[in-house]
Amino acid sequence: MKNPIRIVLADDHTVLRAGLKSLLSAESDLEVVGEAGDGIDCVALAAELQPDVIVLDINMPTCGGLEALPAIRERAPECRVLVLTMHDDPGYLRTVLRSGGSGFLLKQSAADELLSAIRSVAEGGLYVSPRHARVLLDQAAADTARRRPDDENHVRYRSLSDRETEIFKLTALGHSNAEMAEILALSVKTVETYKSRMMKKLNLDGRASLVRLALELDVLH
Amino acid sequence: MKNPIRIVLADDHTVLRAGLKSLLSAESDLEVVGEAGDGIDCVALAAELQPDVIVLDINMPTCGGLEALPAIRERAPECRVLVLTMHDDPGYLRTVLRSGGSGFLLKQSAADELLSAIRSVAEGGLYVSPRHARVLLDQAAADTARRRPDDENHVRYRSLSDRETEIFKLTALGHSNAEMAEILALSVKTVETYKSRMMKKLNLDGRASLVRLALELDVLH
DNA sequence: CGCCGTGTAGGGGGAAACCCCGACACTCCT
DNA sequence: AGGAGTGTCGGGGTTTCCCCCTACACGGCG
Repeated sequence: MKNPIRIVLADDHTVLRAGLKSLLSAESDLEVVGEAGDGIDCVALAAELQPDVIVLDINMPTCGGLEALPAIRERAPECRVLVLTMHDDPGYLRTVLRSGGSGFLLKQSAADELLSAIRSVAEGGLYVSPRHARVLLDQAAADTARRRPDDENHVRYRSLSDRETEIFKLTALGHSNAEMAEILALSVKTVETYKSRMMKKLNLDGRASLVRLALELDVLH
Repeated sequence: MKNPIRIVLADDHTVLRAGLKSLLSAESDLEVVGEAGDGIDCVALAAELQPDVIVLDINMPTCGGLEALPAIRERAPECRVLVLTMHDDPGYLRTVLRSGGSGFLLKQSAADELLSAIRSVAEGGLYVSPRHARVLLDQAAADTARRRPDDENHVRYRSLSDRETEIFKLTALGHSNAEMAEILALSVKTVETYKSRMMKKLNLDGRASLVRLALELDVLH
């Protein structure tokens, strides 16, 4: 093939890099053009070689993949980054995608999957590890499920009067009674009345449970 | 290959199906096991054949892909759906992913990309068309860019000590000093100390600004 | 018409938060 | 050896919150 996919491997385990390199080199359309042992080296290599794809480990000493990602995106914008990790923490996935990563793969994945993922991201696609894909899909499903209005708390929340709702939101945002009175041009005492009526209706006990409910109902912002 | 990827094609254009079928059949690991001309037929076929992957067109008469998707997900939960479309409306992408689709590809895409996408989703991954991936990435980039001005706050936040960080989060969640003291097994006075040190470091004035910062930094949950 | 929910406001008292101090131990750095 | 940062606690005073109760006007509803 005239234009192989040029790849940089970044992982602190030399043996692992060697293994990957031999695996990838066996494919005629893939070429490993550089290796890095930590995030710093990886950023430098990316800037110098401008590879098509970087296979990036998250757990590396001195500078991990998550720290290196933004720098890579800045210095090699055309380069797609496929993040490799041992841990299936869904939080990582979110961080990676928000930081401009193009793919997310577990180290437990099959070799075929790695090849498939590399080719996908090289073509510009997004690739997400099966397990995490399922997480995303479940999350999307949960999202729509969470929207169902038959939730007890949600019903109670919607039964609040206009003023009570405003006080609910403002309280959740941490405003003091005095601030709310100022904002709504009311007496502090009036604010207190709304608040206590509202707390009673929602069967809440203290600011903490109020904030938790607000986050649950996603009424902030 | 003993276990080829079993595929159902759903598109109302017979010639297009024929073309795809010959394209896919040329690959030794792919096998087209059924074809459908509209969404209804496709759902029935999916339920009967339980294929590995369905290549699903959005624009079909009587019942389009978007309508068929939920039914397919219900009757063939193990089946991954790769949605094919002529239009690059980003809204479609969102709908597809929320409905449980595993991939999104434009008809303008190269044949190689289709093969790559089919293999990716068959392995359980998510695949997104380059153009749309770029949209997503740009969006993520814009997200991070938008957060640049608040970077000072982020730096300050990370300069907090462990305990101060805990107090920050708990306070943002609405916990009272007494509750925090209880949770962390500390004296209320100690909690007060952390809180006041923390507030001074972050240059905050009152709970409201604290909560706003917490939401901005997205450190809750 | 009277009841109920709502918007508005207040009094009073105890509890909690907040503010400005000081204190001491322990670690790390210079 | 000394200072900076942190983890831990306390006193004392001012402000705010929280709770219970009262009050009145207005609109809808049976």
